[in-house]
Amino acid sequence: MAGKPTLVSLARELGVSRQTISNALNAPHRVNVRTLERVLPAIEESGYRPHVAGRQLRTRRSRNLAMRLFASADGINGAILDRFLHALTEAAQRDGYRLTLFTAPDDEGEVAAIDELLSTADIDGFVLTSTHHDDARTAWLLEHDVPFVAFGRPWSSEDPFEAPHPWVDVDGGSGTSDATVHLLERGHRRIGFLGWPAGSGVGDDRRGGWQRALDAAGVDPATDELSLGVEDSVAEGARGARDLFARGATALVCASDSLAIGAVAAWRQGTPDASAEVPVIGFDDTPVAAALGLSSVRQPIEQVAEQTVTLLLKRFTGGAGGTAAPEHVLLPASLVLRTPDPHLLGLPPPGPGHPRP
Amino acid sequence: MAGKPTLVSLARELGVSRQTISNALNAPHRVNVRTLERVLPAIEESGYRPHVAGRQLRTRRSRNLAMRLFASADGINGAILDRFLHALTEAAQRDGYRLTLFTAPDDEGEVAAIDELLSTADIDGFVLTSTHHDDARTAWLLEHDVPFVAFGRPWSSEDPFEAPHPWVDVDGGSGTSDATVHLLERGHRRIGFLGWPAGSGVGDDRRGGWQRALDAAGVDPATDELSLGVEDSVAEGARGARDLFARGATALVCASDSLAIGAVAAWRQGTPDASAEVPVIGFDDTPVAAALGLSSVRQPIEQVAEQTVTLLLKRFTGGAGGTAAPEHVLLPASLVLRTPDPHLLGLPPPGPGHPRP
DNA sequence: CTGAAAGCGCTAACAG
DNA sequence: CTGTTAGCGCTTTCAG
Repeated sequence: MAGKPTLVSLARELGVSRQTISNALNAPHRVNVRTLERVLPAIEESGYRPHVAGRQLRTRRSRNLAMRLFASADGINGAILDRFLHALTEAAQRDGYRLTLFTAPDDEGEVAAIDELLSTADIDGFVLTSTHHDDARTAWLLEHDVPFVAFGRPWSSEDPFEAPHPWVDVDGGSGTSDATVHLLERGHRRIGFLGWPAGSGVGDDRRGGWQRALDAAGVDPATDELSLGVEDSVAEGARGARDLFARGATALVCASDSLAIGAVAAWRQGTPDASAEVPVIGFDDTPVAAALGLSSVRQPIEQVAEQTVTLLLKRFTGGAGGTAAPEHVLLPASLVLRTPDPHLLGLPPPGPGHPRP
Repeated sequence: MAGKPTLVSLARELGVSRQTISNALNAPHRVNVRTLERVLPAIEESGYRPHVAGRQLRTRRSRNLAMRLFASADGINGAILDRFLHALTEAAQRDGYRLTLFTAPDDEGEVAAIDELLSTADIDGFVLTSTHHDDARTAWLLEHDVPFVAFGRPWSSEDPFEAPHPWVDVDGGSGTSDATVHLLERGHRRIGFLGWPAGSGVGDDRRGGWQRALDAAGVDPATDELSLGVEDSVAEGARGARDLFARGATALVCASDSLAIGAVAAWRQGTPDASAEVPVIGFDDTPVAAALGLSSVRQPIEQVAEQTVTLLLKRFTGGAGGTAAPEHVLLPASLVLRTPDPHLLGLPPPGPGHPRP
């Protein structure tokens, strides 16, 4: 019990070769069952744990995944990366992997960081987030045959399901479609979409769902008139929503909770009836939405994280050169309906009044 | 240029011993200046990067820090850990360290995880977050002589500045004190405090600041009457605030933005005048507060992260057995004043009205 | 100030 | 099925 047991010390103690111990742990099928039965409990009891550096030096694998941590942007929508990170850490840990974080100022910096991590730290695989059109990162990673899984489709691909690398994503379009259908069922016909400027894969996807739902219902989306792309902020959301309401929209589907919060404010401004249903649906189901009672489309982030790790591990075992076909997972979003407390985001009925200073 | 250069291959190429290269990188002062001038650029150019596993195996140090990632709680206040994580990763990276994440169900699990990381992965130091009364983690870490820095004071210590381990924290009490002084200057006299149940170090600290400011101004805090502890949620905040307003409070200092958002709603309920100043101040300056125009106390999280890394590195170099006195850093919080857009969190002037479906 | 030798803990390859 | 041998890349120790 003196100090950390190591392979040799343990082997000596048990009267077997160090190799047998290594095998018992890494390739049990190669060891005599009787030996195994004797050795495994002893290993357990001794508290022996293989040292990663030795293993890594030999195998060139670190049992480490890595991911770039983006600055949490506006933080409202950034909250989703928080959930992802936690779920990812947990999923990796379950499979005996650890998660290493790094930062980079831009995609180029990310590639440089990955390059360094690969050659110095034997990181086994990378998780890419915030994929976008013409993403230079995926090209580099593919070219260098680096195992990775993207959270986000390759937006520039003709057919993402034919993409040469594995990815996991959430079907945002189905989410906005569900949201639109819900508003249709509530009797709305002039339903607007408040999103971001065209060109972002994620944003266009979400707008597409809205449009499809209206088309399917035989309602003219009036795409040019009732859809607007603005910067992702509460203030811009309010401004844009006022615009859309002025054009006759009676309800709005939004590409983010930030926009939706602004939209609710704009709507309240024109509809001071506190008991009226709020015809605005956000996206991401951030904590803010929950706090304010805003309906929102929820991404199954925990599942995304699990699938990401699963695909990554599959890549490790499934042939060195990526011979196995890459897998692509598109998960459905779900609509979370809420009834806002009228006092939280809007106009309350005149009350007794509070004392003033 | 074939494959990754290694110490030997590089040394052969440059006609020096591998040792000279190692020295040039790790102990430049031990190498002849002329040799250095010749060798360093060549190293640079070759793209050689020392491999961590080899170094780690030899030195028993991994240049890795680790931190437990908590589930992001309610996510509103959890947003602050997001900022911390990013800043920490960046600070560590600047000093050549990487950050490894892990999860644990509770403090006991965290200790077990740390124990394993220490013996298998040579993690050089740990960051503890969410410290609380009678924190068993610090005791264990001290006992095992593990380098760590806590984000958060040891709340059970008589005098935290005499604590046997380094910590970095934010002076929340000074923040709530500033907030209270601000409200006093606006003419309020019956200023309430809406916080959490007594017993949490952080919460009690924030309440203390409020009380001190009122004492200093010669105003009776009416502690029992105008201070309330509730669960940290928007709904509970609204309920608690209604209670405090009913007891005659004209303004509120809150222990979190969640509570403050609820409080604003409650206040609007009794004061439908949109032009009235909102006499509620939150804590943490979360993205939600910014989005809604809520005044809030801001923690200098980026500085906390930097100091945390600094103290940790100091611990590595400053004598093995912790001979140097541990350092304690208390950073001031700052008050962020905002004028809320009345349409965002409250009652707008009756407008033209929007079309209905 | 520079070079040679040794070995950290582990597993892949091969011989018994 | 088991044991021996070798070596991953690095730094520390010790001799020149």
